[in-house]
Amino acid sequence: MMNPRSEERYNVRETETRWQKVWEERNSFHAREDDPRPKYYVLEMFPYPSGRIHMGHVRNYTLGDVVARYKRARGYSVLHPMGWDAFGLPAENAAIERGVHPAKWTRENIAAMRVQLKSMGLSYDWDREVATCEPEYYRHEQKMFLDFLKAGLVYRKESWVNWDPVENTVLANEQVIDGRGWRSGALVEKRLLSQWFLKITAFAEDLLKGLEQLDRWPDRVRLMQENWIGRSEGLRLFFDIVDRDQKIEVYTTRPDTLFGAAFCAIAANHPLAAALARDNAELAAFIAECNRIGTSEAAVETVEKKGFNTGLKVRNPLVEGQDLPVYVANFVLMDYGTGAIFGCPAHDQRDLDFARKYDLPVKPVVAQAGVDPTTITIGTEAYTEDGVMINSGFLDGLPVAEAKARVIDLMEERGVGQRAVNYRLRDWGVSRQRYWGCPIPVIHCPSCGVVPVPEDSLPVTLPEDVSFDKPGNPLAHHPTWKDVPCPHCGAAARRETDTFDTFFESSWYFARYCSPKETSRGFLKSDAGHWLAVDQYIGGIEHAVLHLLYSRFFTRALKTCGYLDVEEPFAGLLTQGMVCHETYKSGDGHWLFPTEVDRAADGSLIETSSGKPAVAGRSEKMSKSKKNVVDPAGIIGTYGADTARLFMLSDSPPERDLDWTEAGIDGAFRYVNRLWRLVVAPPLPLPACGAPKPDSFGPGTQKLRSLTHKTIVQVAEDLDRFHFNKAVARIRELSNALAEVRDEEGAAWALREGLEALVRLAGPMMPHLGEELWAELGHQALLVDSPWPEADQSLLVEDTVTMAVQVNGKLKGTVSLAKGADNATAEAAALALPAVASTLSGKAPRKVIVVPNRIVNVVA
RNA sequence: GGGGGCGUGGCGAAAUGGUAAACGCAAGCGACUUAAAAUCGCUCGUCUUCUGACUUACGGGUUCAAGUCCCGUCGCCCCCA
Repeated sequence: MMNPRSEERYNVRETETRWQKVWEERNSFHAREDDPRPKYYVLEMFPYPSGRIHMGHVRNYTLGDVVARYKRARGYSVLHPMGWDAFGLPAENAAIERGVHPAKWTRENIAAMRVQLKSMGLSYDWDREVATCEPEYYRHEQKMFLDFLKAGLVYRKESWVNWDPVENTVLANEQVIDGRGWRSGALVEKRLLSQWFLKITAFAEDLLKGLEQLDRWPDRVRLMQENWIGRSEGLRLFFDIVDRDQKIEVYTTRPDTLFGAAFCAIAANHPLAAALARDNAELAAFIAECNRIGTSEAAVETVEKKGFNTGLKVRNPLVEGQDLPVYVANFVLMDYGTGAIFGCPAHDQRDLDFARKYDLPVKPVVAQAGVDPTTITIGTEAYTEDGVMINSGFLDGLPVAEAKARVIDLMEERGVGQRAVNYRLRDWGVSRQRYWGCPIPVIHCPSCGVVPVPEDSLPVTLPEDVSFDKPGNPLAHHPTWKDVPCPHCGAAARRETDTFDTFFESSWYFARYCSPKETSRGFLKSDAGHWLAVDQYIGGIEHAVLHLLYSRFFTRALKTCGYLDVEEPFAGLLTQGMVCHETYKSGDGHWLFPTEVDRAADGSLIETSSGKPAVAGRSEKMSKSKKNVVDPAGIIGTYGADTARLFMLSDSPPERDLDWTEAGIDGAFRYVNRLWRLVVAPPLPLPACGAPKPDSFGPGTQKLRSLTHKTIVQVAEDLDRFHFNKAVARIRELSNALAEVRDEEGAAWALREGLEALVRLAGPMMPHLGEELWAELGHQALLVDSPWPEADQSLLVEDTVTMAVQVNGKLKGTVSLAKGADNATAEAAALALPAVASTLSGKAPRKVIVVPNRIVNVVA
């Protein structure tokens, strides 16, 4: 019999907007602090308001939304907020290029993106929306900064920066490409500038230790942070300068190699180098040359290693009578350790390269155990492995680790050195010579120095009337903004014109969401106490170090200042992979959008506009420059949000890269429609909603019910572990089985039972379709207000099991046995298999291994 | 250069040391249709004498049993340089 509705089509657009309206009207996703249920805070990294969402956002927010809706169904009081990381350079670029004010540009972008996000049907509590560029937000971080200042967590320091002489601004390391400004193309210089720093190094040890507790973070992110912090143990020691009453302090992690030392090297910015350069023009020129290299470690590392012999000598504190030459070297960094090193060429590649270049002695002092020291020669490769000491007097024969300890002890005894822990981590420079950022709330007074802006004068707001027609910082150009009286003495003073690094705003926004409307402070301690830590944070791996480390630091700093009681902001972290797409190029080599390419009848690619052949390149991260982008708005418009969401979840695990394909989205769309038809036009007429359960079921129906209940359990397990692709597979399996239902005793009831479970399991992934079908099944309550289905435990247990039978580990067949059958029964059944008997060819098995309910392995 | 990860059908992928390839995509055949789309059914790792044999980058090892653990080689990716 033909179901009368089987010819109908699912109206995606109408359905999705209708349910979005219902959720909004009912305020379905409003989070409340007085909700007695256990809290669950799920957060996706907030976007920069570029104006349009991209597929990376779609993936990120889909993952978060599934978690939020699933946890809601599991009975949690869920906080799921969204906002805007709204300060940053693109707004200023827009101002320069198009003459639109950054504030206007940003606010318009936010409005446009909010509409796009809402079309995805995301379960956000929009009442908690924040935009970091608004004074209502950034005023609080000005207060935090002043509190950090009081707590001694902020200081001002002259620091070397990458300076773009055309743009008149500081560049971040990643904005320096091949030694040139990324936008101006000008050669970048190093400049000494007064900058504000946050003392993240004060928490270096704690940030490192804290990683151990973050057991719901990916290992690789923890490892990356560990490497970034870069803790090392070593020795700080003094080298006396010959014929001068001066010493050089050196930090080393290899005190064991002192007997092999060949030289000392100091950084170009070392005070001693500067002093020597005063009456040495050649050295001054060399230092200037060093300063032209960028400030990043990578830049320093790739440059050719060069040194300048100062003519000074230092005494080796361990080797009586040995003097070492002192170089100024371009590879020694002033802000790592003490800005001075000693070089042992035999056991450090960089030192070896340097020694070969300047013809310095190379003496091996470590060798593999058991190797005759006299046979060792060092060529062009340093020996950096572990070993035992040689050519090192009293250290000879000791393993490296022991030698290190002995030397450190000795230096401490003699008072010329001490054991020291060093970190690669640098303090966080937060000053930016930019307009579109949070003003740093201090005033520079000629007589009082740096004076904090009094708290009752906060916020320091950005002036609206600025011009972007000349290079440099518009705040510094502004005719009047910076002129203020000193809060102390009343004399004419000047505002700080630098603004904060935009990582400042994103370091505490997760706390702001807890009290988004609070005006007296950034957030209430009680609200933060209720919601924090974030139970599940979801975002891109590209933030593995900076944003996540800054937030961890900021949380500790806020705790120090009494703002909150947690140390770790994010208890769980999921880092999603990139969304990739094939790339296309035209015959003459320029990139083509996927929409500009067609497939010809023979399957080859052609450029739609010209009909000329095009070539496909490998799949890469979607990027505007390679044009391999697909606009989510178009996809949602044609296929609907549920289809886009399903595709994001179904093919790849979340942490892996996902390939966007036309076929993939088509497949997801087909399933959305299939599921709709399965409920709207079911294969059997359904009993009424809430109809009583029949007393007995036919055998096929028993199996179907069993599958339904197993799927409930499995999908929950999969979602708990973020195995969304597996959850989708289970759901599809169940719908396949339900579509094949046979009419027999209790079948129609079991079909309804299965469909109701199916709709509820699919709800977090395809929420609009879920609501529609839930209503279609006759339910009055919304699906978002309905609990996760409960599995009937009695239907989960199997009474028979299929056991694999192997001979010598090779599969020969299977046997079906009662669950829990004893080993002797299983063995007998296995040996009775013809395939087993023939493989044994009459001989008795040497051994039989039985794993109950799983496998029998016969060893022949 | 250092650290980490990965390598399974034509493709995306599943698989607490215990029946490799679940689920899907693509492809092929068929049904329905005037036709196409949609939909539905069947086939779908390789070889094969149709009974099996082989198969998780490559080479070794541990184990009754290895995609999974260990060692080496090759290739790709990421992070730090």
